[in-house]
Parts: sequence; C-alpha cells; structure tokens
Amino acid sequence: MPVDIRLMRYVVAIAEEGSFGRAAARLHIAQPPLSRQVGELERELGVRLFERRPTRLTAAGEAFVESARKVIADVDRAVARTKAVAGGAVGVVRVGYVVSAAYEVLPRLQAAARKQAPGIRLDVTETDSAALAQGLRDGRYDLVFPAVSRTSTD
Amino acid sequence: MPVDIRLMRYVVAIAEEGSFGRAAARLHIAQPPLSRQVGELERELGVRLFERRPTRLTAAGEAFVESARKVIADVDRAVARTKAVAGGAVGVVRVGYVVSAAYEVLPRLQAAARKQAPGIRLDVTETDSAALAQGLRDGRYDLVFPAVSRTSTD
DNA sequence: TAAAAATACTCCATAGGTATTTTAT
DNA sequence: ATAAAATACCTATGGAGTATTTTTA
Repeated sequence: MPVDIRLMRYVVAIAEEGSFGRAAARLHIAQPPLSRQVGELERELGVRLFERRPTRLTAAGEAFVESARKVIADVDRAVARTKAVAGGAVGVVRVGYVVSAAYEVLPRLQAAARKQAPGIRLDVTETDSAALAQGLRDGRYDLVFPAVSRTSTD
Repeated sequence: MPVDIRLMRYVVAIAEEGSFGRAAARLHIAQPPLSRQVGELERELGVRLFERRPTRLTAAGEAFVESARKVIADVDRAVARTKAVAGGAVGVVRVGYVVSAAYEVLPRLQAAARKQAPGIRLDVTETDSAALAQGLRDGRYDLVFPAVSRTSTD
C-alpha cells in the first residue's frame, strides 16, 4: 500500500477530531474502513500513529500529521498553480488576511499587483490571526495580514 | 478522481522519459492505462499537461511536474521522519555525497553528529554531482557534498 | 455497562491488462 | 509505412459498506 494523499487526509482528520468515528463522519466514510486503512498504514510504516481508547496521537503520529498537512497544502497549491499557468498567469500568490485588513491594506495590494504584476493572480482568503499563523507554517498561504493594533502606514 | 501521488509519479515519469510507452515500462504498467490515467487527470484539471506526437510538456505541464517533484520528495521525507521519531530520534538529515567525500568528509560528519546530536539520524546516499544538485532542489536531500577539486579543510 | 475501535464478510469502483484502432511523421 | 498514443473492452485488486464483536474507562 503506497502512502498516498488520501491516507494523509484520513490521519489528519482523526488527529483533528480526536476520534475515529467523528473523523469518519467528517470524511463521509464509515468508521470501520477508516480504522482498517489507518491500521494498514501503521503496519506499512511499522509505526503506531495513534494510541486507542482514548484516541491520541503518538510522537511519531504528530510528526506524520505535521508533514501530511504540508503535503496536502502543496498538492492543493500544485493544482492551483497548474491551472493558473494554463490560464496565462505566471504565478499565484495566496493571500490570507483578517477582516480589518479588508478595507485599506488589501485593496491597495490588489491595485498594486494589478498594475505592477498583471501575470500574478491573488487568491485571497479571510480568516482569523491564529489560522493565518498556522496556514503560513503549513504553506497554505504565501502572504498573510494578521491583526495589528494599528498600521504605521496611515 | 482526486489528484493523488500516484498520478504525480506518472506525470513526472512521462516528462522524464519523453514518451508514454517508455514511462509505462519504467512504472511497470502497460501504456494504455497510463494514457488513460493522464487523460483523466487532464480532464479533471481542465488543463492539457502534454502535447502528443511528439510527447512534450506544455507550460502548465512543466508547472505541474515542478510541483509534483516537490510533493513526492515531501512524502518520502514524511515517511522517513515519522519512522525516525518512532525510533527515538528527533530528526533526520538526508545527506547526499560523491564517492570522493566517502573517506574523509563523511566520516567526520558522522562522528561529529554522533557526539553532538545523538538524536539526529543521518540518511546517507552516494551519487553523482548532477543528481545531488537536482536532489537538493527537489528536497530529496537536506545536505550534499558534491565534487570539489580540493577541500580547503586539509 | 456503555461508548469507541477492531474484525469479519461482502460488494463494487476503478486501476490495470489485452486487443485493436487511430494518427502523425 | 510505421511507431506511438488513443480507444474499447475485460479483469481483479482493494477501498468502502453492514453487521458484529472486542475492549477499556
């Protein structure tokens, strides 16, 4: 069984839900196949990723999840980038920002990008600062505007 | 059809072999399934990755291959890292080197690592300078010792 | 004893194989 | 004309479902 992205998504889901059953629901599959798939992955790796009852990541499992998040983000990025190139753009910058950046900072960025780099597409996503920090680490964003008490550019 | 690692390996193989038939042989599958899989991936992405007869990457295909190489390397790294953590190590450094480094440089690195960082495992691979350069770019190695005319540390 | 994961089995979706046709040089 | 990819059809591996048992908190 080659380690593929599907298995990585499964392990990440279990880690985030803290339960095989809830993860299965989120993944829209039944619990038994999920248990089996993860069990086979663990046999394949020769490493236990979770302790059971209660479900809890092992140290190795934490390492796997951290890597898996990055791989999943990279795959999504690969798809986005491929489509962008086909569409004539030469690159994509995935921008994350908090609401407070939506009225001043972001429009200025977009105007500048449109003028100075017409081949670059901006994929913008609004979320909170914690998600931005995690997303930046995971490679889900290329550029983030997290909360600041006051901008110094006024 | 979710974009998975298998498909990425297929596309990379075709790009490297410059031919569906030769790539199929290298992947140990027949040519028709390979053509079909790539065709379905192209439909899924809405993007042509190869021109046919002669087989040649499109611009979008090049972007995809570049991303795919990184993802594949990251998956391999994830597996290595997970096993290493399970084995009690806190990290792995994948070292590539040319034969000429095997007698002086590499043993010294290993001795130093054993003494100063017992939790770190070295995964060493011997190959040639060109492969080292490519591997470093692809993330297959963390540290390389390519050919040098003479070391300055003697 | 009750909730959650593991087994046992069944089914079917799809990755892969073989035979053949199409296409571009 | 010929070599390489596409198409058509078939097979079978393994991913997912249902029913049930095991585990431990």
